Amino acid sequence: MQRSSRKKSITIKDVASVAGVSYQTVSRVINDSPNVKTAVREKVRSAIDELGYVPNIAARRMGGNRSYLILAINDRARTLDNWAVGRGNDWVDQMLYGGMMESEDHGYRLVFELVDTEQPAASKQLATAISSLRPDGVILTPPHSENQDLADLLDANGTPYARMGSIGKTDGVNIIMDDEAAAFAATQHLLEMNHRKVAFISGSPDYLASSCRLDGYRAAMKQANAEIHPAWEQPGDFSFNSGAKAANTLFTMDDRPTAVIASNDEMAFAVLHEAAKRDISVPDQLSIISFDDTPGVRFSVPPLTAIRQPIAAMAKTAAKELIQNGANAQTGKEITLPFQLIVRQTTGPAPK
Amino acid sequence: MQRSSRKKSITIKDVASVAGVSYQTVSRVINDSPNVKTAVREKVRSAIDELGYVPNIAARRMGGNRSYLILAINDRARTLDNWAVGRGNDWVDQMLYGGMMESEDHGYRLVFELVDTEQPAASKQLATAISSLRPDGVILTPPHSENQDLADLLDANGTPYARMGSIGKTDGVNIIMDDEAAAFAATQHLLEMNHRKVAFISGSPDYLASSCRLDGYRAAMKQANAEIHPAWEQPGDFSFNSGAKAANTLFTMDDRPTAVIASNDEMAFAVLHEAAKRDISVPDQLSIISFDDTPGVRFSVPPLTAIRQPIAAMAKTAAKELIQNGANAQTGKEITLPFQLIVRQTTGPAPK
DNA sequence: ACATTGCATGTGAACGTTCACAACAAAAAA
DNA sequence: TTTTTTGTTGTGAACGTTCACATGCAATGT
Repeated sequence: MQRSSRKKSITIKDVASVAGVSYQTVSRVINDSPNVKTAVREKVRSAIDELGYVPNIAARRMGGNRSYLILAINDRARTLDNWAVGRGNDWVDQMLYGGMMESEDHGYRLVFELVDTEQPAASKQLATAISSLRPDGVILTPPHSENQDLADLLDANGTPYARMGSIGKTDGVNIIMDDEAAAFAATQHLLEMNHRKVAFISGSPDYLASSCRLDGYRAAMKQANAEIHPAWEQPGDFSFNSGAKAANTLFTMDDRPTAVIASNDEMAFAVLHEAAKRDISVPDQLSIISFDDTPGVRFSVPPLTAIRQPIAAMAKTAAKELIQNGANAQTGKEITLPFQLIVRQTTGPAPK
Repeated sequence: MQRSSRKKSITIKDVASVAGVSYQTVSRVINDSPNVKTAVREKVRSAIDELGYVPNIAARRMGGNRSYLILAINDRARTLDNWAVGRGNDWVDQMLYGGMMESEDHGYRLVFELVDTEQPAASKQLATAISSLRPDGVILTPPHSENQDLADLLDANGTPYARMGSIGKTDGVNIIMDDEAAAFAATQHLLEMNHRKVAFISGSPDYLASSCRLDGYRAAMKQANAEIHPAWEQPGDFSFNSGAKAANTLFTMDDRPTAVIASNDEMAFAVLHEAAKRDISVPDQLSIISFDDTPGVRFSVPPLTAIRQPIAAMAKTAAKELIQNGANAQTGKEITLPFQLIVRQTTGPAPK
């Protein structure tokens, strides 16, 4: 008699008896272990198909030392903040897609966790999730990728991790975009359309990426022998308000820039907004390029030219690294993925 | 000696020995079982805190008949389509949040699965996921919530499921928004601002919700004794193009409507676009209300007044139902959640 | 021909929990 | 008081898999 409310499931032993081998041999086939005769392997495979057997992930975790789970850590506060301003969390969406596709290809599952920004809540939440799930790897996204406490916790626990978008780390696997090259390309794009007076609104200094972007801008300007006016480099913190303030400053200068690069979409929107207020026509009198390319961008008027971060590809790569190399590659490895410059309608030739 | 590469974890037995009780008693405390003396319960609780014990989800699944997992099924094709047009999948994002918060409050985890739209691929993917994960419940989102094959599969399997946004189902738990009331409210909002010539662009007839919205519009018009001009009811299919076409038709009428309700944001954007082309000023000469309230809405110019679908709340409710009632409530239960009319800048008094 | 190695397969135990049931104590009913 | 019921705690088995190790057999080396 079965245990009462429990549903019967097809087990490895069912497959074994159909195929006429031991359960361990079936396990070997499932795990692509060598040392199984081709004939036997085929026999087992067809028994698996016949029965529609799928290994139970919980039992695999119990028996072995892998859980077939990858844990993706996203920020809870950011999620809420984004909603508060009527914006979605495209990051989550793209990560889900990229990470999940890769994971499922290898029999893994991706589990999301929204974690508080502040310590020690973040550490505690992560510790709980790890104990409960015992994931084979953890993907950290901003701002958690900048939280060394979390990385240390994972190190102590022996759980491999990958960071997304964090530059200059010496531990874990780090998947990044070449922010400097991206900013260089954005600047170059403007210079090629004869802009000389190109301004740059930088991001929050908490992120190393912010300075990389600034460096890329400077390098491109220098290479083109364009004048670098210190006032064209405006500070920002990724917020709409900081973007508006910077735009305000730039637009009231005697020698107004003809192009602005904003370090994220939010600030680029602010620039667009300020330009509209002053009847500065975009792109005729002012070109704008933004970073990130969040989905809402296409709804701006006109649609923003932007540097797109390859979030889905980054998540995919992160998952891949964790699955393939597991506990090994904890070297501070850095993998750079290509960015994309998507030209829409906020960039055009410099005005005469 | 420990098994080589396996990490030691704190088990229920560790807690038991610290608390000086049997492991079963600890299990009882974890599961909030009655019949445990308060003193003992406290002793166990403090041992748990002291050791930082967290139950292992895989072992719980093995031992008992619950997996503590809720599986959320989203559409793979839609995800890609949305990206193709530069749009995010806010649905995913909000579901994740709502569903996850609720799940975690009860010690559950939410796992996403992106499933193909077409049969039999969809059924096969779902079957595999169920066998592997053995979730305690499944949340189906559009368009999968309209796929009866999937529901039947779950029924056969004995896995409880909840649908989101599907009206008129007689099986499973169904979480919906009152589309008719929402359309009524949207129409009412316009009527109250003295609009009489209110047009309506409906959604794809594949969704029952589309006709409900139309009914709500008609009911409100009727109640206000407003004339119902058949040509003001334009067909659409949720696409930008269909919205543009409908707008075009409406704007070239002799007796042009002063307000338009579009059945989703996409079509509302199209209306906005067409209005701009013709220099019809919004909201002075034309008011617009849309359905869904996707995040990008705030980037439209001017920002759209919209009916917001409570996606996060729906996901939360779905998860809650599945967790609390489990295999019981498979009655075709329908839970209606309140919508929200978010007034932004595309609605104003009717022109003279 | 014999020991040695390597490959192919099988057996028993372990993972960390819950379930089923047993045992006992305390309270309630007789 | 004795019996019955109810409440509290404990023990052994089971879940479905992988790990560690044992076994058998063929191929290789001497």
